[in-house]
Amino acid sequence: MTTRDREKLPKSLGDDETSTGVTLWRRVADELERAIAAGTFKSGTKLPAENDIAARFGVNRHTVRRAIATLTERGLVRAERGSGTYVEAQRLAYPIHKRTRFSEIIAGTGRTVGGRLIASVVEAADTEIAKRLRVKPGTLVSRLETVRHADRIPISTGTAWLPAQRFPDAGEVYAGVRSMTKTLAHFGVHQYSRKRTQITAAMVDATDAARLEIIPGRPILCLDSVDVDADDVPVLTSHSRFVADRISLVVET
Amino acid sequence: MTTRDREKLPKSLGDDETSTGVTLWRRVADELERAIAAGTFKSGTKLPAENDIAARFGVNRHTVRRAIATLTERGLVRAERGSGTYVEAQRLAYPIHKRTRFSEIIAGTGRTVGGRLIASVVEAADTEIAKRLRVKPGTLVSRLETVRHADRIPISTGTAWLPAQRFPDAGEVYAGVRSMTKTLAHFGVHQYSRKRTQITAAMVDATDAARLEIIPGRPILCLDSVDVDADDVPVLTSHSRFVADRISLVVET
DNA sequence: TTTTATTTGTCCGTATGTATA
DNA sequence: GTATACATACGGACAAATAAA
Repeated sequence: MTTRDREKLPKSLGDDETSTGVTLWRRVADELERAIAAGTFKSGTKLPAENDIAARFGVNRHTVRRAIATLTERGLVRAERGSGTYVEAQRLAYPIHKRTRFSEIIAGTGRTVGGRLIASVVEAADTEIAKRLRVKPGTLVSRLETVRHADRIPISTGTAWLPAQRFPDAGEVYAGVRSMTKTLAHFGVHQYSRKRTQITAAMVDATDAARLEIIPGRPILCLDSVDVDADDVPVLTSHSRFVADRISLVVET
Repeated sequence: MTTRDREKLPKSLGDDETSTGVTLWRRVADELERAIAAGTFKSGTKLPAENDIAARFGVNRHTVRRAIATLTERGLVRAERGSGTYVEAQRLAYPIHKRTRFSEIIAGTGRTVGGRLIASVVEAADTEIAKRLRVKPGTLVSRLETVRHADRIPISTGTAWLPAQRFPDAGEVYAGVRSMTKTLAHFGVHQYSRKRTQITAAMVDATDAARLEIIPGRPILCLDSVDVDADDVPVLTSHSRFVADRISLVVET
């Protein structure tokens, strides 16, 4: 650790006044967290070595390890044996409410939204999709396979189904506008809202791992949703898989 | 497969009238799904062997495999090589709303609720917990480590924090009543509601895997929540880890 | 403990209909 | 119209894992 690196960390562990009764390792953890939150250690970069942090704070290396363990638990950092401890990218907060719109959420954080249509087909609805869209099984639906990015980083891949009769060539339209909101607007649906979201977690399969640019076996968040128009008629149902490491869903109630 | 087993499956794959344009494997998948939904094949039991299903429907074994693949994808069944294809237990629907109560949700499905206190300590709140409970960092809080069951099957393990001053000996109380709702009621809080829930997914660690009786590496759903009393004062915050295979979170909006 | 039968998983190939270039 | 690619469906063979004898 260079002198310059050490300078990045605060000079003390908070005076006794404000930290009474707080264990040493927790104070170290708080300082490290504050440094990460303040951008002193940016995401993707390495923390100083445990020994160096220990020396900086005048504590034992084990105290630092205990502190880092809590940060690891909370997903703030990721330790790699023999390499170092890396600051994880902050998880994107993804609110779930009536007006859940991917593009708006990403754009709202100042990130660049990206979307790509992988494939689109018109097929007969199976029982599950038919039930969600409140149509007869076998009714023709457009199925759209997409990947969505924030700042060029894949956030989710998903499958969306729309009734083909009401939304003919939905795939072609989406390919052009690259947004579900705009696709629906193209067909005159300017108002739609989230009816229901079902959330499960699973391990990513090979196909999704490739699309999301993550290694197979990582956890994903699966969101099954139904959106309805102003008359409460289902217009869209989807099965999206989010990279668990990159987002956190937030439900305000 | 006995004759009796074969009798369980429907005699035909649906007449051409209703199945026009639907591929064969999808019709097989729909029939199997219907049989599972109807309780013909109960959760935990084996499906007939692929060859037997094929014979029953008069299709090739590969067609049956294609059908089963979609059921596997959707988590309805789980294939074990050399053994058979098992019907998965239906995921417990866990609704997230203002009045989210574990015991009520489980009891509402006719299951037996179980809870166990693993440990409880009084400690100083770190910055994160202090922020959630809207108290000063270092304020004493009770931390409760619990495991909760439905029909003796572990559903979630979690850590809950309550302000120690307002809820003295919360651990002892919880150990007796085995319910967070009853613990709060014991201190006069008869009305509380969910303010915010943050959902992430991760892989289970060794400690939680043991508590939840699952193999390490399986995905878990992490819920970080804050509950407030009638005056909007935080009374409880928790970090729960749910077995992803056993539940699905449902958000109605 | 060893053997045998059962069952899923993976490969080979063939044929057919459909959409695309 | 022709060629190509793709999904569907069928048939067979064997490997690998499991369960029962």
